[in-house]
Amino acid sequence: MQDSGYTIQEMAERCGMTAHTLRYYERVGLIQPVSRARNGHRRYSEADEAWLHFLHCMRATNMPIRAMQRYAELRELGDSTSLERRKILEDHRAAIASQIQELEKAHAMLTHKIANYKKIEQRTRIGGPIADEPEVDCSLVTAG
Amino acid sequence: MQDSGYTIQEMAERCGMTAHTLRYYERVGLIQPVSRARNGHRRYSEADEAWLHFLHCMRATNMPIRAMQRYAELRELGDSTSLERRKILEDHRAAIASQIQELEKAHAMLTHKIANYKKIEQRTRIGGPIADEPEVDCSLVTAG
DNA sequence: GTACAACTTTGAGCGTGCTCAAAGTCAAGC
DNA sequence: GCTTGACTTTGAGCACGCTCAAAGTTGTAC
Repeated sequence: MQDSGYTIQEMAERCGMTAHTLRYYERVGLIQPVSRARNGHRRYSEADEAWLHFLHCMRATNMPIRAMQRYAELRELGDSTSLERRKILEDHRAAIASQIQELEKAHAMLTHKIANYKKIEQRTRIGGPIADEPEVDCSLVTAG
Repeated sequence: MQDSGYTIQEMAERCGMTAHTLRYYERVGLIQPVSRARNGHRRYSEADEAWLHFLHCMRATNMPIRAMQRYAELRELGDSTSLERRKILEDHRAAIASQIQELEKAHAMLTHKIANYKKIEQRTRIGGPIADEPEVDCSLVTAG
């Protein structure tokens, strides 16, 4: 057979998704109907792979399926939709930036809190607090 | 009345959650049964607030409810659980770090892709590609 | 005393994003 | 010819984290 291209399993592995998810994405229009081998099995092209990688990257950063659907739709409509597509990407980039901010705040807080736990464990091992070391006590850090 | 403390609505606003969520968290054991006014309404303390803020922060960074439940449980058990609690926090901090990584990768990719869109839009306005400017073409960037 | 608002409870329902079950087709190997 | 295994389809089911509906109580304002 010619029937060239990746099988659904191969593509699933390459993109870090399951075959289930690939079929689901096709079903909801995130990817155009994939070409078929003569036996009816899907065969994915390199172009499909690039697009699926992109989708995966967007999902991994919490873009809703809805937004991805809209983007995919515009992409099918061609060059005239470029501005709207760019806006979607810019919005998502902004969303990512604010996620990063939130995560970094939490990361810093946890670092403090973990240090505080270590201090407590130290104290417990030695027996009782050390006079000259002030308690770490910034709200969240000591909330549990 | 004495019945001092924050009402559920007040606490919801302070913590950026809904009253629904506060009741839900209590129901699933993320917070110990909250004290009540004489009319049976919940009254939240400052300590509750600190703890709820902490929970909110963990949720906002995608800690599963399960993990939060485990942490809350250990917290109730007292100092002897300090090591396990710290481990939970360290694991979550690691999870946060890897989320940040993923997000930053996507952010950079989007920045490239957006720049590419701008270039295309430019070209479209002027009419045709400019000879001396190489196409940006790094897989994901041009995948749609 | 009656309207109204803010709470209470229990249990059900929902949106998202998969994930799987069932039944069937097809091609290769023994 | 029959088994095996990878695929196919459709529609249902699931895990998570809320979110809401219904029915009831309480306290304040008029």
